[in-house]
Amino acid sequence: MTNRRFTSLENPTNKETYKIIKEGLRKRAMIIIFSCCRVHYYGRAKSRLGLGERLIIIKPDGSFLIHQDRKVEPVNWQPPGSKAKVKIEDGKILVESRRRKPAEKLTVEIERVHTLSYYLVRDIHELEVAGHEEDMCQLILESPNIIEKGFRPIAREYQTSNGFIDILGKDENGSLMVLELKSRRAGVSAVRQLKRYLEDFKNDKHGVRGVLVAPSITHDAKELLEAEGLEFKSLEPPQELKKDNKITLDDFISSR
Amino acid sequence: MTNRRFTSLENPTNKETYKIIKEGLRKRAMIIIFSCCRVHYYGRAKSRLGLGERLIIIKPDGSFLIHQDRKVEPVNWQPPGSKAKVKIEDGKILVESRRRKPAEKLTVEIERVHTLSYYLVRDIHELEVAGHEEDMCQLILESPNIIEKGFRPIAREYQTSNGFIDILGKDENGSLMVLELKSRRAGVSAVRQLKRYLEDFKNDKHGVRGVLVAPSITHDAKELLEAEGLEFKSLEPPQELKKDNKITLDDFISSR
DNA sequence: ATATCAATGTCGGAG
DNA sequence: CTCCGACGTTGATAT
Repeated sequence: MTNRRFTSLENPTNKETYKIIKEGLRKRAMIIIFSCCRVHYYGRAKSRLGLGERLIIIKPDGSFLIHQDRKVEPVNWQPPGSKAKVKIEDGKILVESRRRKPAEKLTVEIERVHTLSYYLVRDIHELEVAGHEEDMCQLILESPNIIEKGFRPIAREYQTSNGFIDILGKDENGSLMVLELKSRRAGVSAVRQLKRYLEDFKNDKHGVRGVLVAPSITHDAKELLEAEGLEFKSLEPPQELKKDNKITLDDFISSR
Repeated sequence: MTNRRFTSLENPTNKETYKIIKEGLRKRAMIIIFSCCRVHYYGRAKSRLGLGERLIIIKPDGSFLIHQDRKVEPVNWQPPGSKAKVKIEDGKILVESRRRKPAEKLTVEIERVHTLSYYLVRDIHELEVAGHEEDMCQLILESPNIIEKGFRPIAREYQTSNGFIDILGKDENGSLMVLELKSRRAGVSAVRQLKRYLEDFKNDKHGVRGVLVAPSITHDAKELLEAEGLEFKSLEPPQELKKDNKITLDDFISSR
């Protein structure tokens, strides 16, 4: 069946398959193929996938996905900007996708097509999402007292020799506080990260407090944290979708 | 059209859509819907996606994907093990997917279906892939001399207070060598990682060498590496697909 | 283009 | 089940 917005075929011949894929690529359509195929990849790694039925998706932006009947991740893929081509070789349909840098090539050897279609997609909306580390950061800058009474932020993304501190501030006694934020349960790696940031402040005369801020913490992480004399503050990332005007650090005096 | 392996419809009515999705879910088929829809998610985060045309995939293992016409990643999804349901509410098709722990819910409000199909998928093959850190490790254990003449591995995944060392060994003079492997271009974070592992060996009498093993290294990482007196050894991850019997460390004497 | 960091990361393996 | 680290991570942002 064919209309203005999409074209769809069942059990097409090789000739039809070739024609429709070619047409879909030329129109920069979203192409969907359900077929029995083999897949080969060579580039950053190398992979091979034997014969089986999979869903193939070629998007207008060059993204190329091959999905098996399990898992969220595609079994093979190419990123946006890749160039797809279709060929017939020895009476078999080959679909290839290449990327230049790094050089990568994905080849799908199609044995038999079950359904084939392409769509001229109308979709202008972007996802609006809340509940990230960034949202926690905003929340703390808006309401520093949720960390503790008297906490004052000084800097955000403060650079150290071991990376960027999420939030640097002072407690009510004037001691420096280094906050490391995680939007989900924090593990030992988060504690190690915090520990590294503190190395730059080892000689600070007023003393420095390291605080891991996350909704929860693993047992091992808690142990390491306490062994290192660091602190944990439980905080859930806020999940409000309305796009609020962001608070900048201009509101705070960067006085360190 | 309907046959034993798949069912496919174009521009179905709500009633047909409901029936086919229900049937596909019951048969644990892979369901593919191209439709104009809205999407809501609530769980580890919260998100909203306005009206637009997207590809919806429901897999037999419970994975649920919504793909826009761009990017490799789905715009919304649910992991394997989630439970999908279809409803009609106020004359509109709703498809929901829930997960228990953590509690997550994805809701798709379908405005209009363009194509709808489900497949009973036959696919037994797993991906065979080569070119990982693991393959480099195997290669080095098989042929230690590629690191340097006289290099002898002692332990793999050797535990320190700062995490696991990829390979620990000795050079021909008996000095300890700590190898940190990366299957791609190494950055400063890799150097910092190596640096941390060495802390446990600061007092070793024979001296310890830290070696970063990777196909290449970033400029900043090279500088930091040299400033710390560490070394770089260029090594490409092998990309051989044949499943070779793995070498275990039983072949080496753990004598440290 | 390169480097760095977060993610509803996902996934696999070990305890 | 939880915890931990790798990934052809991807995607976004700053340099």
